[in-house]
Amino acid sequence: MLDPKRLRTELDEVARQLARRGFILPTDRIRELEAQRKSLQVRTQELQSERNTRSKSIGRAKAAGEDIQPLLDEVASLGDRLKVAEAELEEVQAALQQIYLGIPNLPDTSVPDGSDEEDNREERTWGDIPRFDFEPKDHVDIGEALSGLDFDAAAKLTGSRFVVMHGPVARLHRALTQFMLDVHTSEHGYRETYVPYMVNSDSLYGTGQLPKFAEDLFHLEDTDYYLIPTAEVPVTNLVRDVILEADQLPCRWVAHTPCFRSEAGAYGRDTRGMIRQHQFDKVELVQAVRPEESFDVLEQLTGHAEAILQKLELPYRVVTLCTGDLGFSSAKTYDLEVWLPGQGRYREISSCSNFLDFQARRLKARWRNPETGRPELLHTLNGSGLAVGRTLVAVLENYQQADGSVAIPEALRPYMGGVERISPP
RNA sequence: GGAGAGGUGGCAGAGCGGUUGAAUGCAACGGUCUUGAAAACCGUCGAGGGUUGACGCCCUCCCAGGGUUCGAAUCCCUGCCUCUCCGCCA
Repeated sequence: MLDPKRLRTELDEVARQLARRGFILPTDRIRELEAQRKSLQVRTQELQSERNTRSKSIGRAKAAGEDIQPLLDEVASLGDRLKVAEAELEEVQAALQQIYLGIPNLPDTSVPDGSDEEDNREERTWGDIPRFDFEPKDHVDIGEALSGLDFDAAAKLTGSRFVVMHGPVARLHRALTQFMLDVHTSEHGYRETYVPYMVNSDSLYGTGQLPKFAEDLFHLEDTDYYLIPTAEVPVTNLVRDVILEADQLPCRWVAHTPCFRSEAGAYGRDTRGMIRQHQFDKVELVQAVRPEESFDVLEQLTGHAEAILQKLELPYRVVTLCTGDLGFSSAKTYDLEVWLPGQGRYREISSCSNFLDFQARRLKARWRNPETGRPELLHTLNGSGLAVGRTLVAVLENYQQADGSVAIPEALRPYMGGVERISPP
C-alpha cells in the first residue's frame, strides 16, 4: 500500500508515476472521499470527545451523591448522533481502503517504461550458450527417456500441469533443493526457515496477493486458508505486526516450499512439460532491511540467486522488468532468465524484487530507528533462489548428451552420491 | 473429539462499570555520582490517527468482531489463539 498521506498531498504526482505502469488512479474519487473522510472524522471525534467529558462529569456527580438525572437527559440523543457519525465515517474509510489496497506500488525511476516483457531491459548475460552436435531435446523428451518424468501419471492422479518424478531425476530435483539451501545458508548468510504451506487471508493481504489476485490462488473450501503461491507469503509475514530493534536487521530467511498457483488466464501457455505447473518447488530468499539499504540489498540478493546458476554453470541473463511487466507490489524487479536449449531461448527462473515499504505498510512491519527513536516502516525484498522445477529443466536440457544421458553438474555430485551422469535404463 | 483455564504495554504482572492508556517490577533510554564501569539515586519510557504555522489540543486501541450502558480493560454473545487433563493419532 502506498502512504495515504502521500496520496493526500501529492495525488497528481502519484497518479503520474502510476500511469507509467498503465494504472489509472481515480483521483477525483479519492479527492472526494478524502474530503468526506476529513469532515466526518472531525465531527465524529468531536462527538466522542463530548461523550467522554459528559460521561466523566456524570461519574463525578454520582460519586458526589448528586442527582444525575438532568445530566442523563442532556446526553440522551448524543449516543445516536455518535453512532450515525461513526457509521458514516467507517463507510467512507472502507471505500478509501478498498481503493488503496488495489493501487500497485510506484515503479522506481530506474525502471524502464514499457508495456510487456518485450520492453524489459537486458542488464547482463553470463555463461556461454551450449552448442550441440545433435538436435537438443526438450526436458519432456529427455525426462521421459530417462523414465524420470511422467506427465501422464500426474494427469491421472490429479490433472494437467502436474508432474510425477522417479528415480535419479527425482533425486536430482531433491539434490538441487539441498544444494540451494546449503549455499544460501552457509555462503550468503540466510537463516533456514520452515513455514506452513497454507496461510490465512491476512497474510495474503499483507504481501499483496489479495484482494486483487484471488483467482490466482487455490482456496481451501469453507476455510480462510489458501495454498501458498510462493514462500514469500508465509516468510514475509513473519514480520507482520512486529517492531524490530535496529540490531535485528537485516533479517535474511531462506525457505524451501512447494508453491501452488491456479494459473488462471494462462490457458494454452506452456502446456508442455514442467515450465508452468500448478505445483512446483522453490527456494525463496526473503529479507527485511533498513529502508536506506534496500536498493543495495536488491543487488546483493540478485547476486545470491545468480550464484546458484553460476555454480551450476547454467547460462543466463539478467533483465530489469519494465513498468508494464512489474509485479503489483514491486518497485523494481530483476528477472534471472536461464537458457533452455529445448526452447532455444531464455526463460525466467528467478524474480528478485524490492518492495520498499509497500508490503511493510500492509504488514505493519516496523523497526525502531535509533535516530528518531520511533517505529518506522522497514523495507522487504525477496527473490527466488531458485525455482527448483525450472532449474531441473535447465539442468536436463543444458547437460543432455547425444546418447540420451544427462551429465550431473559438478556442484551437484556430492548431493547425488557422486553420480556423474544419469542414463536411460 | 471431550473437560477446564486463560488472552492487558518489549517482558513479567495488577486492575470494585466512572478523571485508568492502564498500578507495580524488570528491561530500555537520559542524568547525577565515578578515573572508568557497576551499584545506588533522579527522570523519561506503548502504538496508530485527526487537527494546527507552531506550542498544543483531541480521537482510537487492554486478542478480534458484535452487544448492554450516560460511561466498558472490567458485564453479555460469537470467533480466533494459547495452556492443562482425557481420548485419538504421524
